[in-house]
Amino acid sequence: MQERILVADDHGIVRYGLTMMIRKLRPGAIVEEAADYAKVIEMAQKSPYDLYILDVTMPNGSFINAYSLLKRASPTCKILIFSSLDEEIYAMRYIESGADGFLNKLATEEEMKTALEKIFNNGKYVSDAVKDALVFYKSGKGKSRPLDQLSNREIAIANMLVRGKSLKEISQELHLHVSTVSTYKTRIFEKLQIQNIPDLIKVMGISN
Amino acid sequence: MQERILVADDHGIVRYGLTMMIRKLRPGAIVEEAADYAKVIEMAQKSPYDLYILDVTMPNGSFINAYSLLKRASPTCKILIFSSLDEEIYAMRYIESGADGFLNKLATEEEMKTALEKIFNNGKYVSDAVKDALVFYKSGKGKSRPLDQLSNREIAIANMLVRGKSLKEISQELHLHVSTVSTYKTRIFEKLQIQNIPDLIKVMGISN
DNA sequence: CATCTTTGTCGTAAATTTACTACACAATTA
DNA sequence: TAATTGTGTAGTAAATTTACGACAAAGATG
Repeated sequence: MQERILVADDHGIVRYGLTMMIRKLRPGAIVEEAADYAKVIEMAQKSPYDLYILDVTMPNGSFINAYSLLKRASPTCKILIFSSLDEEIYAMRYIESGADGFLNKLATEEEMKTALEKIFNNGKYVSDAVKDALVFYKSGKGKSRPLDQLSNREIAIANMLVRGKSLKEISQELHLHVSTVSTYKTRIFEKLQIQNIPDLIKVMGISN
Repeated sequence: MQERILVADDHGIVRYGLTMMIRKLRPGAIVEEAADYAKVIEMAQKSPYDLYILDVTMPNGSFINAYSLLKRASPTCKILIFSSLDEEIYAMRYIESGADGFLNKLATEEEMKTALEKIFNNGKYVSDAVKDALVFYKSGKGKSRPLDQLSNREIAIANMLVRGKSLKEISQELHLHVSTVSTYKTRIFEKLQIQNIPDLIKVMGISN
């Protein structure tokens, strides 16, 4: 029985390159492509794959949502997340959510090879860069990844700040004193070790 | 004499896919790779290429800067910009700055083929999506794309603002009065019809 | 359980940013 | 060419944001 692999990314060239690379690395495997989550789910349900290589930031769906559906369609399937650099901070979060590996887009063919071997051997793969980032954060303050350091209230406020709300607006929406909100902002900046809103946007990403 | 093509992008897989694709589309061409601007310049100066396919958002340099150096190294060389979706708004600016084509990363092999033909035929290539965006903006207010509305000074300040600089810092770096910088900020916001820094980041994109 | 830390909250004073207004020059246009 | 619009620059007063210091309640820790 041949290996079945699905490559998903919204950028045509990335799919193209990935497909080429996988065909070379796993001769004989059936490699197919999808450009968004909806398509991935659809194809998986028609007939499941052994490995999904997914870009997390694809349209029409989310990893969390796709994950359970994929595992339901085939409990033994493997999932390798293929991300861009800036998402590395979330690597462990994805692994904890069930992904079997995390590779960033700067990765070489070598790394891909290692990742695939590890994964098909039932192991989990994360690149050294990600491990380093992890160690770095662990060695820092208390907790690991940036956002985990914030309390719920702080996250709520960080979100509003990233959306461009002023202290005043936030204080009104939350029925707090402006100075209270200011204190939150200060603490958020302290914890994340940043000094302005653009920095905050970088660490939190803009969702909307 | 063989065609010499340099593919530059910081993402390994993108380079990989691009290289594969180009080899297929231009059999016999020499295709080489670079991962940042510095490398592009270095390679170009060692021995120039006929075509550069560049990701604009690469580290260690900028398109504007690279452009003149590349053209100096070889006045007849062609430059195709290969961008991610969000940068499409700037497509025409790049073309005006001397690029010969603009293709986004969702492009198919077909489009790449068309683009290459057009460019090697001394034409300029922009995808339909970009043209549409152009028409859209032209039909709107007065001028076309958002940033065109700003004067040079305003652009300079907008750039500093998206990098998180405060009015005070900007005023110091530029030897202006804080109030002057404030006025610029107000005008920028007015012209772009936005009300806060996150909005500005959205319309300008984060380059660094 | 006693203590240390984190979290949610505010006040006040100081610093920064905004809102307007203003004005000289250039460039554009009627 | 006169009139209008765009650009670079400030001043002042009002509004907002920051810095700091406080403090109680909740959690964590030895």
